[in-house]
Amino acid sequence: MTAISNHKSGAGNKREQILLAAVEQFLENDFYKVTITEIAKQAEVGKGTVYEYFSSKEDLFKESFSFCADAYLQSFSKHFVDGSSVKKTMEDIITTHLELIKENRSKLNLLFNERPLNLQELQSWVIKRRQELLDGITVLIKKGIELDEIRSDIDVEMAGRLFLALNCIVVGGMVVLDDLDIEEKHLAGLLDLFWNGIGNLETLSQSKISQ
Amino acid sequence: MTAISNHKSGAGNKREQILLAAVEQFLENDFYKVTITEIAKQAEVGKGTVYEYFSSKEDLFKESFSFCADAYLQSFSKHFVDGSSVKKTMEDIITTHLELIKENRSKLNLLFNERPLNLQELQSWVIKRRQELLDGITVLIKKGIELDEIRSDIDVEMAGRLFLALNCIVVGGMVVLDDLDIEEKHLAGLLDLFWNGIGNLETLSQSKISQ
Amino acid sequence: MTAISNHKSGAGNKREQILLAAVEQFLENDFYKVTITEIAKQAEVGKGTVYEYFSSKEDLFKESFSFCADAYLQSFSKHFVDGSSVKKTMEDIITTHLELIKENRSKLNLLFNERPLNLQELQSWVIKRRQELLDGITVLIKKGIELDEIRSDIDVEMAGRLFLALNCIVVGGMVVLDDLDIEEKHLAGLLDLFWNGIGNLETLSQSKISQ
Amino acid sequence: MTAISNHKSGAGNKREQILLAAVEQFLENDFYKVTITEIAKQAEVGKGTVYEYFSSKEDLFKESFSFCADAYLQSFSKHFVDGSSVKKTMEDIITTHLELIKENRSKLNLLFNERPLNLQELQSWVIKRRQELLDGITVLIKKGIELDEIRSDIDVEMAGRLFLALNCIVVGGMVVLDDLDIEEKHLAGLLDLFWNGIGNLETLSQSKISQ
DNA sequence: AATGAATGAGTATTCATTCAT
DNA sequence: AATGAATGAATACTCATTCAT
Repeated sequence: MTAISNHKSGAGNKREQILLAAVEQFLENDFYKVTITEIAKQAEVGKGTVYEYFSSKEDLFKESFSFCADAYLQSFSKHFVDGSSVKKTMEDIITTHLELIKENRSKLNLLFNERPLNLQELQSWVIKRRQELLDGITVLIKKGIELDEIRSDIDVEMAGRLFLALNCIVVGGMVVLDDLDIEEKHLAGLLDLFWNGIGNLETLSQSKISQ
Repeated sequence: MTAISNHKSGAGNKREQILLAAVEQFLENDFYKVTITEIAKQAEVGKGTVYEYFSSKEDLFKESFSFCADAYLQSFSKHFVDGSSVKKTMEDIITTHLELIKENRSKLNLLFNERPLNLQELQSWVIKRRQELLDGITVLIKKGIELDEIRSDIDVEMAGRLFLALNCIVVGGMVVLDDLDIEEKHLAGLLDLFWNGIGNLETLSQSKISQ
Repeated sequence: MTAISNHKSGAGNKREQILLAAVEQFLENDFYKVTITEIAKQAEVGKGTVYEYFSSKEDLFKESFSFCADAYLQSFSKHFVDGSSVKKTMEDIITTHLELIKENRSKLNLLFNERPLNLQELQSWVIKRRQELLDGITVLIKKGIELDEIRSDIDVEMAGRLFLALNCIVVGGMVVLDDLDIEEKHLAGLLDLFWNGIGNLETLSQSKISQ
Repeated sequence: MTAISNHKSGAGNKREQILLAAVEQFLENDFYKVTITEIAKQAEVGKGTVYEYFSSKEDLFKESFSFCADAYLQSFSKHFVDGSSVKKTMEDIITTHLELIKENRSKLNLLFNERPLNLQELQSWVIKRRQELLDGITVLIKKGIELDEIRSDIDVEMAGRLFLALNCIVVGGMVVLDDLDIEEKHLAGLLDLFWNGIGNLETLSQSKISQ
């Protein structure tokens, strides 16, 4: 490897170093608490170097978010492959969630819980990326309906959102509270609720009628 | 009204002006983006006046949060009264939610979506207040179980969280996305999902077995 | 006493209350640390009332300083009366100093150690008042010379200053350090030094020649 | 000088510019009156640059104080060298004082006259540094006693303080007043007083007896 | 005369970003 | 390409002073 290509791969390295450092920071603290100086220090590069690869702090945030979103969507998509049931797929997704969290403190937190900063354009950009997640879920649910696994009379949009909310609950127990150390048994319970609802089966028929 | 009481209510007015301005600001922007200067300007008082009534920005945030929490819990508690079914109560709660949102741009957003700031004490304070919400729901769910409206084999904690997540979805459609203009029909769909689950009744028995 | 005269004497009281509170505050903290709010609170009057009697914080400082200076000069002048020796007078002055300090935490600290604030006019005013102290001492020293108690070949101005410096040393041990708990034995030693000098008597003649 | 060393000295320059500006400011005004903005302006650097080199205003004050203290102690220590008499040494010290003052508006003022701010830690820090000065003097006086130049029955601590007070008097004539333009003849007079005391030789013996 | 609610000028400090080397 | 010294805009908070009552 020549000095130049070495240099280039070094450059590639730098970008990655910075991005990984940024991701780590944005996962711990919110946008305003994170400083470029700290990211540079952790990435072991100069402060100016950060701007060599990212045009602004906002840009760096976006890229960090994307990095997490891609990682998530990827692990998400692998559950689509075979002919397994939709319920199983959802179970897998949510389980993978929990595993991701436990493994590497979860890149997911950023995806779901960072309040869309209203830095103008940044906000809508975050929402757009999140919509991608929702779209993926919607496809899955529609497939479930086709396969008769899922009731055909549901509000697909809402079901998708509810599923994402499920994941939010898993991710650090946030949404409303914080830090719930979600255990496996809770996971199963949550999915059961999502799948079967909260209602008592015996009184179900009446309920449906009353609606 | 006498001059004195007039004076008093005038003083109360300033405090209220500031608080309402703060609530409005904190609903739009996150903690760091909100400035005392802007709050003062919107409240049409001097910057110093803000500190006459609130000891710090954090304090003002807390009070804003409490203001919303109280408003919410109040409208929430009124649904507990009579002997109506739990399902109906939940329906009412979620409907009230939507109404609150539509009426006054929702004080609720703050309650559910402000990411607990990592300002040490403030963070745990927010979480504590949120726990109050969850406790209220848990009580409701337990009552539902007693009345045989709700299945007795569910994870109560998770069910409570899921219900709050439901509300989050309603509140501005946030949680994951943003700004969904939730309509009434969506509401009914969401509650239906919560109550009856997503699963197809016909395949339900098998699912339960497979679990 | 009528209600009116009562009111008037009440007003006089107010002024005094404020002044005494101010003196106490200025003795503890320096000019910038002292707040009108605190003075008003301690004087048990409204904030606005302070401005009824004193035109500004500077003015209040001046009056506080004057109050202390007058008290000091008065206790100082009482030592001039009889035909006692100048040395005895100085001893008395310095002893009185110490007593004043011990009694009421000394109004003297303010007189000697408050760095003349360079609030323009205030500065020169403080210096002027201090000059009065020096003038008093100078008179005393000249009297000592007349009475042959004090050498006639000394620099009177400097001797006066040195004597005031002595008192500074006593006042809280300040000047250079802080908080020396000056005891009586130190006092005697200090005066001895002032009166007899540091030089060894045996070598004194040579020293004088070498000069 | 290479580009690099040039750069380094350039960097050093900024720090020095700021420090010198700070010293100048702190000599004129007390801690609270001095503003970072003004220091930056005078040093011809940006406000942020000040914080590049000094962590806080307090830190900058400390460094300014230390700068003066070091300069003083250095010029002070050079008088200790040879076997010259203690009296001569003291004469030199006080003369050097005066020269320092005349030369560069005296960094000494800060050392002796800045009232120890009651900023908690800063206060005790200033006192500690001042104690160093006193210790130096005490050593000198003890040496004088050994050499029989100084009376062995004096209060060494007080003598040290008195000598420092002497210097205070010289430094801008402060202690009590301000701005005395001390001339050389005054200097000699002051030292004479310190060495020989104020007392009349003829009445000295009686005085000693009466004590 | 007495009050204290209201005010805004003033200040230390942080941090994203730039640019000369 | 890589750096980090330099910068200044931005912000929470304090407090002397005013003025309507």
